[in-house]
Amino acid sequence: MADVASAREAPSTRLDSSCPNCRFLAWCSPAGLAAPDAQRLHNAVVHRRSIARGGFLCRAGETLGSLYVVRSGILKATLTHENGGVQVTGFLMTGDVAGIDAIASSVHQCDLIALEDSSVCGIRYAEFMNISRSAPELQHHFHRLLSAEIARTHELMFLLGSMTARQRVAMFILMQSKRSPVRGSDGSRFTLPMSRQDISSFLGLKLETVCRSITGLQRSKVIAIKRRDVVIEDPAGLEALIRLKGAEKSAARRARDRP
Amino acid sequence: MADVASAREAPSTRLDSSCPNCRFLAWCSPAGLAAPDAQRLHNAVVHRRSIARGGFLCRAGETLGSLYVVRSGILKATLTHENGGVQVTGFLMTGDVAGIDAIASSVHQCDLIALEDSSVCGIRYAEFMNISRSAPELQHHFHRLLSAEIARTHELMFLLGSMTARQRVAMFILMQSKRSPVRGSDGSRFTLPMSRQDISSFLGLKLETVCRSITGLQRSKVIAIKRRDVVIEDPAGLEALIRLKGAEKSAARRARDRP
DNA sequence: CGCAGCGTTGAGTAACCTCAATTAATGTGG
DNA sequence: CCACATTAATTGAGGTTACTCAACGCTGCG
Repeated sequence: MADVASAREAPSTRLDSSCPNCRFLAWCSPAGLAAPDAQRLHNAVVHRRSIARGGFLCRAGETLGSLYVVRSGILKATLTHENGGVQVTGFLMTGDVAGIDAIASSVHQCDLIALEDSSVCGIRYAEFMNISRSAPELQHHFHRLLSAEIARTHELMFLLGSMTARQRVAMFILMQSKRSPVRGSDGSRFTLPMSRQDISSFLGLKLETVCRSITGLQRSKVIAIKRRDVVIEDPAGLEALIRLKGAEKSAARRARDRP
Repeated sequence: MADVASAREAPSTRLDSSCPNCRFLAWCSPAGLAAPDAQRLHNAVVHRRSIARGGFLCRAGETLGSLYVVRSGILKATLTHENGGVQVTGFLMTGDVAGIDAIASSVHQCDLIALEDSSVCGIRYAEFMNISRSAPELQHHFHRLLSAEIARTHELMFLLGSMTARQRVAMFILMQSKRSPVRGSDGSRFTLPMSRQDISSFLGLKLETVCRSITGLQRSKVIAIKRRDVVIEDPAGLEALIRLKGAEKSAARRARDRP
């Protein structure tokens, strides 16, 4: 297939085509995985797909066949509800695994949409289960993966439940700065790959509120943003903002307003 | 997690030891689990604990030893953050499993606090892993459990991110009515085991806002609450409220205010 | 150039929060 | 058992945040 050929040339570092050596797939070949299992794992990779910007990796309602590992690019996961409301539940970047929320019902819950040209590996869930049975390390690794996603969503629940708009945006920028590929001398400079609309949906805010929060953060001199290019100018200040509680925040504002 | 409670079918094999026949532990002895594995599973249950109201089942920071299954009573899971903020991330009822967010880091993330006198089974995670390796059904069941929790938190993210206070409370009451033990002729009458404070924390609101939302729902004749005793008087109306989008809600309100 | 999409800014409003007071339930010691 | 203190729940008034609706600027593209 064509996408197999493209997979051979994809990674930037020198790699042969096999899964077990793939840097991006370290999650599914943890240290200690025996060679035969590694080979079986490699064989369970049933497709390597490229998704053009705006394209769907999968749609909610499809039956779960494979889990997907992002090799390059970025995707958003969106959840659509009975009333038609849509929310972005996460952004998937290199090394992230998509589709794990589908295991419970065997049906994908989320649409997965590429925000830029992306490529993924698909791994058949059923085969993966068989392999992990004889590879305890792999099994545990998978459990940790699922558990980490739970912990992550708990963090997000806190964010959505008890942070102001500005704090949410500050948190988001900090999260992205830690996950984004470094672009420049230090990690403080990076590019947001998603629109304001996507950010607002993810943070449970309106588009305009995200904008206003961003300009607020700029006026506070903790970041500088032009369109989607971000520079974190005061990392400590940014984190301080996030940790501030509501009461402290009001106090700070009052102190500022009355010099 | 909801499907755990509904997965209460009796195991196929009948053993005299208590675990495999335990109604509340159907999640860990799914149909098809071979007798020897069921026995090993039974042996992996290392403790059965009773927790008095207000007591801790475990505290955040403890290393993960066991997963816990609630046998009776109800507990809340709370997450404490760097800035000292605390949020209720869930309420655990009969059949629910606690501690699964600890697998990623091997450290419990949540405090688990009994809201009423409760009892749980603890199952050693390490042993559970060994057993599930030879019992594919059990393994898959566990994955479904983890995945269901992810799907549940995604739902909650939507709730926190895009519902009004009144909708959140309506949603919460509906959730509880589905999960609560029936108390009376139909499922429309039940008791909330948690305080308004806990509800507000869970829903990302303030205590007073929860109260006002509740009285609002009473005035709309969809429910009747006295303290913690709830009657759902108009289930369809309640669900309709939840599905209503912001714009529709405003329109409905305007129509109501201008007769 | 003119259009289209994304991002930003402004004015007014609705939703929710804060502070404060009141009432209802629960517990406690005499 | 009752008076008292304590906690939980409710209600009210006023302030703050974030939303709605709307206009405008920037960037890229045919």
